[in-house]
Amino acid sequence: MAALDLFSESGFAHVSVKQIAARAGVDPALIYYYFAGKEDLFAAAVGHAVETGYAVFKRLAGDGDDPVRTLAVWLDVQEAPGSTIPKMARLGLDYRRSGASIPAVDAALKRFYDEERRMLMRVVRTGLARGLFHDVEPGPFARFVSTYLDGVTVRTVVLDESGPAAVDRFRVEMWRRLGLKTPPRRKKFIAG
Amino acid sequence: MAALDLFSESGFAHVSVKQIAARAGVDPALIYYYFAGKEDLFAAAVGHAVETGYAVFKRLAGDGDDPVRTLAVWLDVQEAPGSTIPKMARLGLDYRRSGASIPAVDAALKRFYDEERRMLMRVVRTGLARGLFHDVEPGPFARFVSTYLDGVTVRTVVLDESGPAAVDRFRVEMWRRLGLKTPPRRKKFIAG
Amino acid sequence: MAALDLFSESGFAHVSVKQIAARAGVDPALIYYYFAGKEDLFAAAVGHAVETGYAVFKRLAGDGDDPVRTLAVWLDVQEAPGSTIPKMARLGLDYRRSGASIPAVDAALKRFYDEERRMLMRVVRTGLARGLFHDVEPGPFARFVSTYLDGVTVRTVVLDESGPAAVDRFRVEMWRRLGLKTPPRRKKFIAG
Amino acid sequence: MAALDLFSESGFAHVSVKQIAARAGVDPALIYYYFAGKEDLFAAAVGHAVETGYAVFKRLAGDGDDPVRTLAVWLDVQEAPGSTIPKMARLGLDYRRSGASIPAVDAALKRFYDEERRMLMRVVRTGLARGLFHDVEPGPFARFVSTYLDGVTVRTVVLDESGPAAVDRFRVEMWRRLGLKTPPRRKKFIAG
DNA sequence: TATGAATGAGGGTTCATTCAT
DNA sequence: AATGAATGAACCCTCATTCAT
Repeated sequence: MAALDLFSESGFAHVSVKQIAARAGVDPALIYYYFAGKEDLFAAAVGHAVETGYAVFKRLAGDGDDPVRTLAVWLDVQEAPGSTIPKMARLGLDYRRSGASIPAVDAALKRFYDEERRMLMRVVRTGLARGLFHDVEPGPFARFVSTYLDGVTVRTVVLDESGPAAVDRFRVEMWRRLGLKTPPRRKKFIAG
Repeated sequence: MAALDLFSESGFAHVSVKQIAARAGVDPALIYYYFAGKEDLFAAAVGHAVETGYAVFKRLAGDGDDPVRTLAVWLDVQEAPGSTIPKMARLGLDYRRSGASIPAVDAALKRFYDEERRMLMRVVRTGLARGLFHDVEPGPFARFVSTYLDGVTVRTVVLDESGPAAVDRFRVEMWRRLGLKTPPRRKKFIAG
Repeated sequence: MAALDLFSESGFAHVSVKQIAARAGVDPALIYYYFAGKEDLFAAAVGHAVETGYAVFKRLAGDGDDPVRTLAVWLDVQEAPGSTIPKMARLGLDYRRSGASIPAVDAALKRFYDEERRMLMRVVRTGLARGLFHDVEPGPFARFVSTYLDGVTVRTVVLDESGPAAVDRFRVEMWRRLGLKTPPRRKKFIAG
Repeated sequence: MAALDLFSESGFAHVSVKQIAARAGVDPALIYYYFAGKEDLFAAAVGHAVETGYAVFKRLAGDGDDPVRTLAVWLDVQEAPGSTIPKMARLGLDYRRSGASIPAVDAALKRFYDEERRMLMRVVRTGLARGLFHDVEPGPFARFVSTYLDGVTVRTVVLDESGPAAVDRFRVEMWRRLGLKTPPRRKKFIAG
């Protein structure tokens, strides 16, 4: 559903059902045929984003034998234009404000962050096992990366800093943190 | 003004003028006696938060001879209950979504982040000059801290992670980054 | 649309959308389903009045072979109860005050007055060609009639003078002006 | 009071007490010290306009021995910039719409129109007595002039026709109606 | 499956008016 | 005589939602 685009662009409260319907090319009333209400639609959109995130995680899990590349791809995803994944934080931030808490959304957000941390920890453990990384604890590192990426998202939105530039700065930071040489910027990305 | 509380709690669009008036114990119409409109009120609230940030910056500048303590205090401010400073990110993030851009707010947010970075760079330079820090570049470090703190704010809101815990994790991270031993948690803080 | 009634009775600013909706027996919000806003509704009402005027003009144009009767009918229209045509002036007068100028309304009013003048001039020319009228210049006469009718409308409203009486006085005036004998009052009228 | 200016410029409902106070350079609350309310203020403003009209009538009555000049001056007054007299129609028209009828204003408006008609009739009678006018009945003529001038006011406002031009056209009309040669345009006027 | 019509609730804002000072 | 502060009512408008078709 294209509702996700609008939600992630403008947040929950700032988007009207009419706008979503217009972008989807249907009548607003039709949305109520498929969804119980705006909250349900929002939950579906967030759920879709989370599923997308899962898909990426799984693909990255297949790269398990190359932890450095896995991390690189994950960062690339952050800056992929139109990527819905880094927008999770925004969605959640905005949604959390509206006062009313939607259980389905709460669960989806928590699951997303959990899964992200799990993936990052797995990556670090693999790297350590192979002697690729030094001096890194999986748990703190995962939390560090995850939180920092949310900060990057905020900065991108609030200050209109170009996302890629912020991500690039972070890449250097992270690589050093892992005891690696800074790698060249990757071109490949996976759209969300 | 107590409007800041509500705005930072719930964002710009989620808060009605009526709610703000109710919390302030006055009639909604009275707000229009003091402010030109909701946007003006919002700008005033953001401006107030920025001024508060300035006051802290200046106090911290007085601690210039102890850069480690300055950083510690700055982190403490982040977790001070009711502190307006970490709310900047939320205010800005939500506001940026609403579509309508308020010049006064744009300027205030930019100024706040600029000033924060300047303070952090000054701290690092002082520490380097005295041989306290090692292997740190002021610019990247400032950006790193500033961005990460925004991420902490997001996590606090979205996942209801306790803010102090997140800040504590970050403190360890940062101290190590500066080549320091992790210090004990400080109790003192400066309320916003 | 019954909005025209209220607008012409009470002007633009004096009528609330809620009142119009109440008279129409619908919810105020429904009005915003059909019209973009109060101004749009007003423009539609004025436009409708103008179209009604056009219809009358055309019917009168069919009477082209009897200029005296055409004029008589035109005057009758002025006093027809509920007639929207003489309300044009009032609508315009009130609207012009509100400060905000609505292009669609501006155009409609101008068009109405232009069309009225054109019709009056045609009538006079026909009458002159057939030797029915004497000593009359089409242009000045048209302007004279048109302006005077606006004055009649004002008087009707301000002084509660009965419209018909004022129109009757004017009929005498006009007939003499055309070099004709004063005719008996006509009964037939065309409702607006 | 300068309130009259605003009222006659923009009507009763379109002018706020705050605006009037601002133009007068005082606090809105002070108005309620001198007047019982907005309606009272409006009544006072209309009353002032009527008094001004009286003053002009009396001055014109002094010219009783020159009826042609009296009429010329009366027309000049209509086009005098800032003259309050031709604004009577507008004031009354707008006010009459507001639904609530203010007795003091009703009386003032009626008195104004009565007095105007009386003056016009006196002029015509004098002219007839001296053999200056021909074929004119005082009553109908007075009503004719008075009504037409209201129409001129409407046209000026609605169509932005220049008031002077409309008055000039009417002057020709009226002079001819009186059996006179059209006189040159007079320069002198009496400010309201 | 799809939509046009309809509505109740609430939001931001203005304004005439009052009152303490 | 003059004003700053305060308010209740009303206004225009939006929006999520429902229902008949």
